[in-house]
Amino acid sequence: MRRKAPKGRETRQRLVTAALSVFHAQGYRGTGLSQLVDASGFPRGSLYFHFPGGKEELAVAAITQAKDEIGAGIDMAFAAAASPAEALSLIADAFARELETSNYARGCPVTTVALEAGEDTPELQAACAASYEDWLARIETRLTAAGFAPERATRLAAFSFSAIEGALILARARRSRGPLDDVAAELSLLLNTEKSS
Amino acid sequence: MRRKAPKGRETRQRLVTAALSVFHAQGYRGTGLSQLVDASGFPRGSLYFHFPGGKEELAVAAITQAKDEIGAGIDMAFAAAASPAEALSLIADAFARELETSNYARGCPVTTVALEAGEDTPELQAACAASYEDWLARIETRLTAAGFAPERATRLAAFSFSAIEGALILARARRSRGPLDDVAAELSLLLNTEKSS
DNA sequence: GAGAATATGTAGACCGATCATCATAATATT
DNA sequence: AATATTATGATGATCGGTCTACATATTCTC
Repeated sequence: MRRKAPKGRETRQRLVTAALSVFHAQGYRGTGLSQLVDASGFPRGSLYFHFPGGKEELAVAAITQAKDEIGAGIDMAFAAAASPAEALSLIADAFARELETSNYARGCPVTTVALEAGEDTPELQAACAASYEDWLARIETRLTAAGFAPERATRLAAFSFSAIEGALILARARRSRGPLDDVAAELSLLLNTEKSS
Repeated sequence: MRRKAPKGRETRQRLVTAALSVFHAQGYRGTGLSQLVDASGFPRGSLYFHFPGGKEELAVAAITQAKDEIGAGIDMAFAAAASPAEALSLIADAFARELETSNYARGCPVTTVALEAGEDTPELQAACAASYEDWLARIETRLTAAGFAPERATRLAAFSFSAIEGALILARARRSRGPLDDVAAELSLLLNTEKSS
């Protein structure tokens, strides 16, 4: 039995996954350490063994995981869609579904935390910023591949992403996926007309 | 001396103004009661006299004030601008300026609080939603007045506002007003071409 | 494979901060 | 003078994140 996989890795992973889930729904400051360890099933001290930096370090790991998961989702959307416009609609739809199934509690996991991260949590702030950059870079790459000029792709990526993120906030407040659908429709209109010109 | 103005009103008002300022920069959960009373200059008990509901009731009052202030700003922007596109640019610019002068700490005061408001603070959630509705209604009215069809105005208002809110988040994370300027430019392009068609 | 060294898991005590409450005092109003 | 309004800050119960001390498991060295 050459168990090459250290048991600690799995513990750490569960800690991160559970933390992401709770942070996603309740935010950073809204979540206590007790909730984090309860959600993971591990005792209090295990958290400080794997994350000596405490709550913030755990949050950074959770945000990084969210970055990877959503980043993969973006790639999948563009791979599955016939056009950039359709891909953005798929992305908006994915967010809308999570919003609905969570009774409008779960918006963008990164944004929820990003707005709470101030000067007292610089690493958390950096992790959130890194997520946005990662996602924007992915969208930009795909837009370029679809034929948009480089500078145009950069701006369109930021514009599209901003619109979806803003719609996510509005949709949560309104308890309706409407804003997300509307934004997806508008973006489709914009991208398709521009491409054909 | 028929002092008809009760002294309590002023105290209450100062409490609200100070609270809005602190909530704007630090969020709801990130702000302690001590900071709120320190910022107002009044002692602890005064807060609970004027706001028996405690922190949440004070936050509701603060968000409502933010709604009125920004709502007035929206009206002013549309009144001062020659076109809806220009008005939206003015609004985005106002947000961008506050972001810059606060070292990227102050985004949209309502959004900062809205994402932290969960099921445990339903009245705060409602106050935030009411703010968004108020702003959207103002934008929609102006778009209709500018010649857009009613249904079109509703969707364009939500789309424009979503884009600006999303850009605000991105701008804060990036510590750059770039996203806001880009969104304003894209929206101008969109609104102007559509109107002339 | 035996024993040492390290890695990981577990439990709880700590101090500080939090929000909310209260009894009391000061001031306005009638 | 009598009553209602407003101001005040000490107080308590609770919960927050961090840390230390100990138990167990895993890996390394010989």
